[in-house]
Amino acid sequence: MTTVSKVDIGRAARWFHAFSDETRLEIIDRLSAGEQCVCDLTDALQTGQSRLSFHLKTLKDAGILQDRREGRWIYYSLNQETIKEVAEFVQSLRSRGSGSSAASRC
Amino acid sequence: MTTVSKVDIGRAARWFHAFSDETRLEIIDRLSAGEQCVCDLTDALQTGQSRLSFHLKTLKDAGILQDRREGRWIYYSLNQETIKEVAEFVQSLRSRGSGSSAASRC
DNA sequence: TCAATCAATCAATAAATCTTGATGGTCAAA
DNA sequence: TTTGACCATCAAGATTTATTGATTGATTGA
Repeated sequence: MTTVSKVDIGRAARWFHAFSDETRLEIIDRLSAGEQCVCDLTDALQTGQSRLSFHLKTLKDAGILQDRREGRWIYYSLNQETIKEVAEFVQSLRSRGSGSSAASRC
Repeated sequence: MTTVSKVDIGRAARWFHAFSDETRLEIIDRLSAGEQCVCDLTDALQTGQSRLSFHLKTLKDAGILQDRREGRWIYYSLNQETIKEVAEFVQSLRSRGSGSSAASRC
């Protein structure tokens, strides 16, 4: 069985789309040190609030982030379960026949 | 030091953008079993030649694939060096402070 | 050389994504 | 209950990305 067929391909594409933007990678980087509220991230990334909210939603919809409310604030953090799946997906592409392949049919 | 600052953020974004499309994930999946020529992939993916060529270029430009010519055919394969870097990048996001974080400033 | 095959590139269009500013909703302190 | 803080959502426009069909370049065999 191939790597991709084990994981829903559309789901994987959404993971990677979530990772494909520099602003979102910065968010992920910040959150890899622990959860933060939106206002912290707004300060840290020096960006507009609606723009940040857009990227947080993108990450959350892809399952990369989770959030929780605490009073007035909403805290975001990495969803380690998904990060684990992404890591396993990429890892599974390694150390397979990188040499010659099946016979060409052309 | 954070994960992202160790890797050029724009480079990482390009990796993940390359991974963010279903057609490209299918290509990657095929190539994870070994190199193939474009015509094999065209057959396998049931797609137009220029469309496939576009996606192969996207993957190659991101460093995910490499190619070599052999006579009339061009063979593509995964660039294991890059795959390794991607795997390490994602892996480095795991098992870090996913609990409480720095004090909020809001 | 000529013709055919394989594959990249180009141009035009279509579609998806991102940014910005405005608006709305929830919560807590006054 | 009013006000302000925090954040999501919406609408409009700008930018990027993807698709399609046509063209071009390279290579091989006749």
